[in-house]
Amino acid sequence: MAERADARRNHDLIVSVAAEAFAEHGVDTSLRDIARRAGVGIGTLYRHFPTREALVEALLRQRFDRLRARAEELADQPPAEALARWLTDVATGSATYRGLPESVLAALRDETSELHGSCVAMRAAGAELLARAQEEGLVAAGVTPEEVLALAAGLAWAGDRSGIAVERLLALALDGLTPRRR
Amino acid sequence: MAERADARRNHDLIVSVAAEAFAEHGVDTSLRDIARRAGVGIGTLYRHFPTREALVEALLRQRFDRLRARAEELADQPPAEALARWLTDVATGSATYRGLPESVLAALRDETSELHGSCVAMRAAGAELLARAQEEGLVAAGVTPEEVLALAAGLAWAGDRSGIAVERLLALALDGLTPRRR
DNA sequence: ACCTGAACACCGTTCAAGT
DNA sequence: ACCTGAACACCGTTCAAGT
Repeated sequence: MAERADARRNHDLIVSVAAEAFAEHGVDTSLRDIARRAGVGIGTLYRHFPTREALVEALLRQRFDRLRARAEELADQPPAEALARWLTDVATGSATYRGLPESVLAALRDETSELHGSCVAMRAAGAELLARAQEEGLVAAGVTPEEVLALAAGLAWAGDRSGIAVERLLALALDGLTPRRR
Repeated sequence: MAERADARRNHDLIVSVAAEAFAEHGVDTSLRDIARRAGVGIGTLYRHFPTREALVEALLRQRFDRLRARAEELADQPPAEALARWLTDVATGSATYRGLPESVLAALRDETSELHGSCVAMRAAGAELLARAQEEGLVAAGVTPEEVLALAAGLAWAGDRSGIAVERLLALALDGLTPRRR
């Protein structure tokens, strides 16, 4: 573990340029372009981040940590509202980078992904809120944390693509489009 | 309008190869590869289908027509069930080619798209079912056909990405994840 | 009227050569 | 220990040259 000063500088430079580029053009922006904008050789980018996912991960770890913390903050609110609010945060947060919902779902399934750990931690935090809501009979017993996250990710994706507010689509799914009276 | 025999043959060849290729690798398969597998110059592919969307459209028009017909068949069933079944058909149909939900939402917004016409027609058919359900108070009044399609497309997308059955995600959204008692 | 493939401007990724 | 950029194998798209 050497920590040479120029290496550290390049690392941080790449991350901050990538943050801009992803926000502008989505998570599939050209890596070559990021290297160019950072004034760094393409090989240097690959040395610091061997895969695109590694770069995404560097930008997302703190975001996921915040969502985990958010779940804990919501723990003292009524279970159904807490779950609804948290899912809204997840979905709207997924909309910051175009292509992000896809990264989340992919990382959740792929144990070798650099994002896997952060995603699993986030899911665990959400699972707590889900379990509480289920204990009180507010959400059907069979629903899994995976299903809930897939729902939020799918609606984040659809919101981005359709121009309809993510919050609106999520509200429809939470209330039910054609709910049976009970 | 000439209709030379070789041109017609090439057209059909490209379409049938594209159907296979899209089913295998999704809607973003290399066009070059399709031309290669069809034994045709890349220029010939571009001559027949000036954009990738034009090629997708050739494959999707009949599918959309079938979905429109399906909506009419369902018209004699109870409104809520009819809508639910139709949305399931839309969502599962969107799963045949990876990347298709994206094409549908894009084409719906882009009036210059070759797919626009077929998408609008399909939406209109769905809008009828939606309106009937709303007249009977089974679906909230403010819900639009666009929102309903975005929901179905988003869950088709999420099902593909998460490995969770589309039908399951859609059922959750139709019943409501955290429905208020009414 | 239609077909062909070279040509151009881009990618992602690797790796020998440099400091 | 790290950086660099040429090199390779691919794209999408256009267009002059052929039949």
